[in-house]
Amino acid sequence: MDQVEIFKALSNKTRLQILGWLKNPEESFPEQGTYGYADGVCVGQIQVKTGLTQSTVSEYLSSLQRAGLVTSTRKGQWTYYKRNEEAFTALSQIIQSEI
Amino acid sequence: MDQVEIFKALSNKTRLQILGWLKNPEESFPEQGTYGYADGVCVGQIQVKTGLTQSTVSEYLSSLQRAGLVTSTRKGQWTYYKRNEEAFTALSQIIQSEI
DNA sequence: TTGACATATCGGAAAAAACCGATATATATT
DNA sequence: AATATATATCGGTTTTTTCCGATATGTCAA
Repeated sequence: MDQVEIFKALSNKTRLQILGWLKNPEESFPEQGTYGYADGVCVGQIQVKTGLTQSTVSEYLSSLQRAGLVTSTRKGQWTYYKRNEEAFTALSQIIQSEI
Repeated sequence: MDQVEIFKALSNKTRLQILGWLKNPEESFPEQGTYGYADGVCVGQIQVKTGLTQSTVSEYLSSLQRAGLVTSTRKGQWTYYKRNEEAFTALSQIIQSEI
């Protein structure tokens, strides 16, 4: 668990927004509808909501994943990303005890 | 409280080390001795311990202060920096509830 | 008031991050 | 096999960060 990498991933407004949206995918991405949210939300829907390009958002999601803050699941041609809540709990505790 | 600014301040190994040292100034900076640690630790001692230049460390401490993670007190020709524990408590809670 | 010391600020070179468009890859459909 | 769609990766430009040396400022002591 590389703390610097985690904080770098969190040092960007758009990436913080994405994490916020993934807290309530039903609210933030109602268009996903039928498939459900068990695996999170697919890249394309996140991309539209950010207003940034597909490549940028794909890289942002990778960086969040490298930091351990989200996990990804490939299903067919889609990749779904969802929050890794344990990572946030752990980070919260690290800030209280270690840093 | 600008979250991006806080995380940027935490996105650097040296700045994280400084914050760690300031958790236990008596242990980390025994050379300060006589003056005590009520106001924290002065820039020069932190600078020596980092191995970086005076200007770099001064800027690092400013950025930690802008983020609200430390406070500074001028005493004579010295500036003492100490942790702002409330900020860490607040950040820990923000990570659990907001982010 | 001069000199010594501590810290802050300024200007800049090198490295990293923030994006983008183009292209590659993987899967699904026909 | 060919086409369409979703995502990842690559190469590049611009902006930001990382650090430095030089200089300015602020305080103390002689």
